[in-house]
Amino acid sequence: MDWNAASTGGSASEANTAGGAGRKPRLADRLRCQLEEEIATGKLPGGTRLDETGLARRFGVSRTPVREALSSLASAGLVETRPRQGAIVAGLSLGDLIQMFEVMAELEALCTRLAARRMTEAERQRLEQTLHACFEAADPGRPNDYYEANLAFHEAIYAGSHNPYLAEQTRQLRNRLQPYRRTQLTGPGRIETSCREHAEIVEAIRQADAISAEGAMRRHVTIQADTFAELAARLPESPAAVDNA
Amino acid sequence: MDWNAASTGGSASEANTAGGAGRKPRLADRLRCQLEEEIATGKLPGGTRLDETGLARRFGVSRTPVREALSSLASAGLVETRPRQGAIVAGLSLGDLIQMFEVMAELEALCTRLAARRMTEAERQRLEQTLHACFEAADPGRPNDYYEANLAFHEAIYAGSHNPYLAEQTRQLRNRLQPYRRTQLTGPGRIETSCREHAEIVEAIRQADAISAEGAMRRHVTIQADTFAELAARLPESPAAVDNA
DNA sequence: CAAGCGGTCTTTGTATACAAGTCGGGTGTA
DNA sequence: TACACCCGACTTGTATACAAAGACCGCTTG
Repeated sequence: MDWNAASTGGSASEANTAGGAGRKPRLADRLRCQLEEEIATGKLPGGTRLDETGLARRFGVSRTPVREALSSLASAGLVETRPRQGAIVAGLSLGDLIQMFEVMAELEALCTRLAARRMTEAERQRLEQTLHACFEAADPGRPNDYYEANLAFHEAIYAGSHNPYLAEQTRQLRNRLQPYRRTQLTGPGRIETSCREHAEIVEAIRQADAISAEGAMRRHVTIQADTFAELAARLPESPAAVDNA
Repeated sequence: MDWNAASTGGSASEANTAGGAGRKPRLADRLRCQLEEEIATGKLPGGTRLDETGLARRFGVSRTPVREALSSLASAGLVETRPRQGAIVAGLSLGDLIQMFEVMAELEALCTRLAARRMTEAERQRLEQTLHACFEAADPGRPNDYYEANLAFHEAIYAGSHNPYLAEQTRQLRNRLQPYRRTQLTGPGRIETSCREHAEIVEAIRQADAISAEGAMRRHVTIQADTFAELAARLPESPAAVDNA
């Protein structure tokens, strides 16, 4: 894992905490990254109590950096803290998730619209590359590979929007929703559908048809959200659970 | 000032830090609110160095809560921290601001589109009220009154979107851009124009014409951004300055 | 006179100590 | 037996102490 990367909380201009590569990172940043990952992965499901002393013991540091990490996570909305009552991993209700997916779809759509208008030739080529990679990784047996290829595809579009702030916001939300998206690619034929949708988006971008591209992307993400909602609706549990597998 | 309100960093469901009213807030939260306001107001212009010891002395507390406040502000992107070099108020370049305004316009437009489809009758009436208030406060002599009315108008639309997460994100960005927007209402005839644009938006919502409403709002915000960009372009300074008046 | 260098000095990062509030269990009483 | 109150342990919030890493300044030297 890359300790230096401040995966969330990015500023408008660039990463705010944790300076350039090669620098010795702060303990607090390392802890934040670690906890972030464990929350995103679902290792720490919503509602888990995060005990400062316990975490300090577990990581072999004092409470001070732990507190800073938790504070940072609270600002990002990944954990909720009640004064004098400690922090718990933020459990997103089904309603919360639907709202967030709705915003996600719009942000991605916006990125795509801007990308269709602003992408350079080099960026277009890069996008086509990622599309090919998606098709090549479209093997239901190795969903992780497709997950990576899919990520690269969307990243290429973020870059094409030529709006780093927008890109960072979208990335952050995407990261936050990650544990609730992973399961969807396991659906039968979902990967092939995803690939076709990607191709449709690229085709629209190729023709510089911003409106079509935007619509295609919105549908692409919305379909995922619907798939998720359908999946989640079967679970009676209120705070949407993630699979800890 | 309301110490309990966590004006930024709101979670999906509700405010994350600082529990319900009546509870004794933490020093760190108070400090964060205070610094937030001073940054938003422009009292602390971009690039200002935030010395932990100095702030601790100034507020009469120890460095610990100051550090937490700064950490939280860093997560929100209001300050940048470089390891071992402390925190400075994030100075937004003109490019950063343009990007953020672009996203702002789209978020507001999205709120409006959703509001046009989802507003209840009561919410529509509330919106009309805020519109009237805007017209009544349209006095160039008291720009603050119009500022408040304008805020209420937009808040009414946020509420109408029925997507609290989206509302919170929009609010946060709005807050962040606040110091760069205040100056615009001083332009000649700007308030009247703003009112007319508001009326146009309300009319579209009244007719449940989501597309028109979205477009009207996007134009409304984009015009402000353009006004700002024009204004800022005259200042040769690179890190966009705010008026400390 | 300018550039490189070393020392000091401030400032941040981390650890520890202390205070204050909250939660739970136990006990007493109606 | 059930409820209320009290006490204690544990947790968080805050303050202080210590260590290390840049920054600044003066000195030396080419």
